[in-house]
Amino acid sequence: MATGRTHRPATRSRGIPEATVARLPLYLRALTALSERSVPTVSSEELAAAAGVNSAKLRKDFSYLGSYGTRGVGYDVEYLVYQISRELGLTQDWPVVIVGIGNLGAALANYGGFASRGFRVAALIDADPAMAGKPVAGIPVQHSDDLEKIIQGNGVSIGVIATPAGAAQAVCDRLVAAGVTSILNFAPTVLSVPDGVDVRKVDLSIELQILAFHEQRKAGEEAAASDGGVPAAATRGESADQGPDGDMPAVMPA
Amino acid sequence: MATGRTHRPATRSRGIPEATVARLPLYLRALTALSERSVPTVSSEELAAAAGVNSAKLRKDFSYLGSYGTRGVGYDVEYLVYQISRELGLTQDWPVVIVGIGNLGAALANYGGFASRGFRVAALIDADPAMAGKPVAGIPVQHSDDLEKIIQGNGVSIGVIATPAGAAQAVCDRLVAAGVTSILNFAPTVLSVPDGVDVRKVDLSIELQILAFHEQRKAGEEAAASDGGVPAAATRGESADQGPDGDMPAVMPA
DNA sequence: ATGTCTTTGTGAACGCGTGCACAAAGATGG
DNA sequence: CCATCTTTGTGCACGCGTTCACAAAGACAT
Repeated sequence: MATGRTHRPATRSRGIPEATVARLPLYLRALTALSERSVPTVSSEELAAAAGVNSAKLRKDFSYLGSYGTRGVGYDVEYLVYQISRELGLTQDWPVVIVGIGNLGAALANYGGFASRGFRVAALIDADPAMAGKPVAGIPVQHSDDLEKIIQGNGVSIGVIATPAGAAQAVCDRLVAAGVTSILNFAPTVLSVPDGVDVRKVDLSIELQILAFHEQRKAGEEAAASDGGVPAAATRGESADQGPDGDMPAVMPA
Repeated sequence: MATGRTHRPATRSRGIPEATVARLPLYLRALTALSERSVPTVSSEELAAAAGVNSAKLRKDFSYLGSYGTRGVGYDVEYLVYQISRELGLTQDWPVVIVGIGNLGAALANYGGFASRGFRVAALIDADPAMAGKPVAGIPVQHSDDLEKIIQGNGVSIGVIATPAGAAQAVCDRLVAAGVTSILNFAPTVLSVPDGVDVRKVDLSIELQILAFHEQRKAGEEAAASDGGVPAAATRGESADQGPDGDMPAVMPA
């Protein structure tokens, strides 16, 4: 900490805009990188550039947390890392279960980054009896019969669903009944949950389709600009008549 | 197609709000499910419920595409599937390359859903020479030396980055230089790209951190409601002093 | 101490997205 | 052909998020 700290403790955690919350992890990552390079302070301009956002937005975001900057100087990196971590709840550790240990589930389990920010893989759960006991990422897979026991025994409140779409809602219901109140869903389904339960969704298929939309638009505009009207770029079109929705375990839906 | 079609072809693809574009894949999935069950028509109310959105929002979304409904009846499922597919550019097939065949890259490659909506894995690329030639999901991994050749030879315009964070920007630069104009980034980094290139980001760590924030807020409110003020739920806190940012290949950043 | 220079914190304007509520359109039955 | 009933398409208002632009705060030099 380079300079004096007038900063107020700022317990006004309430009322932080959702959009701001979604950016805090971004700032935190950039700040962590600076911290590792032992950079003592950073200006909103620099940090915003590192996080890929507008500097005014960043300052406004931070203003919701409290007044943690020093005018004329910038923000104290270590102090800000601590404040954001605290705000995000990363100063405690969160036991997480992953349900559905297919390709994606295994990839998630193997992902070392879990441990690095207050998250800990408490258990891996799969419905396949053949998987039971088999270690993935050093953790033995447990059968889904024991799901409730596992959740409650470990005080798990965050669950990750990496099952096929068809199983997702049932798994979700069991997780919620067992006490899970936050779910990260990789299955291509809309989960319905009671009030008070948060669901976030990661859906590769949707992301790709959004990219395809813009890609098509680019191609169309390019074609319209150069010659006639019919899109011409990146074609290899066969119109892909796919079979029924494969109800896949992994990232991508339909 | 049950009833008469007054619908206009609606080539006004321009000016579809981004939020709407992001929901189109959701509608498409719900419609595909209906189509497989041979449901001929669906009302905005039903479809909205299936997609987990407000019916007014859905109708407004569709209104950007054109007038594809029939008052008093609803929407023709098959016709709408076609229109949305076309709007999203899914009537042509998009060759995609995946760069970085670690746990996640392999999971993505194995994901059958790729083929099911106009996307085709054209190549798998990894920097590790030991991986070269090794088949993953039936596709031989190619070395990143040949990246440019592969991109150009297959007319690839969409690239998926599943490399460690440290390699992501370099890979990105090469992809863009080779002609890729849409990137789906799984690496925990902010990619900088020239204008005209779209980047979408999937970041497990951020999703988890957002969940943790809300989880903490719930716990805090609960505690405040019952007794004193200090949060008490779901604790197992050890404050997780993690090592340096592991620069992991997979989904999760820091 | 005083002035200058940097950088924060925020008031205000703007634009996008959402949801209500209803008129218009069309189907359906008599 | 008319009345009724269902469901779409959308005008409108509201709220959230973003961005600009600037005054206030503080560091630093003299």
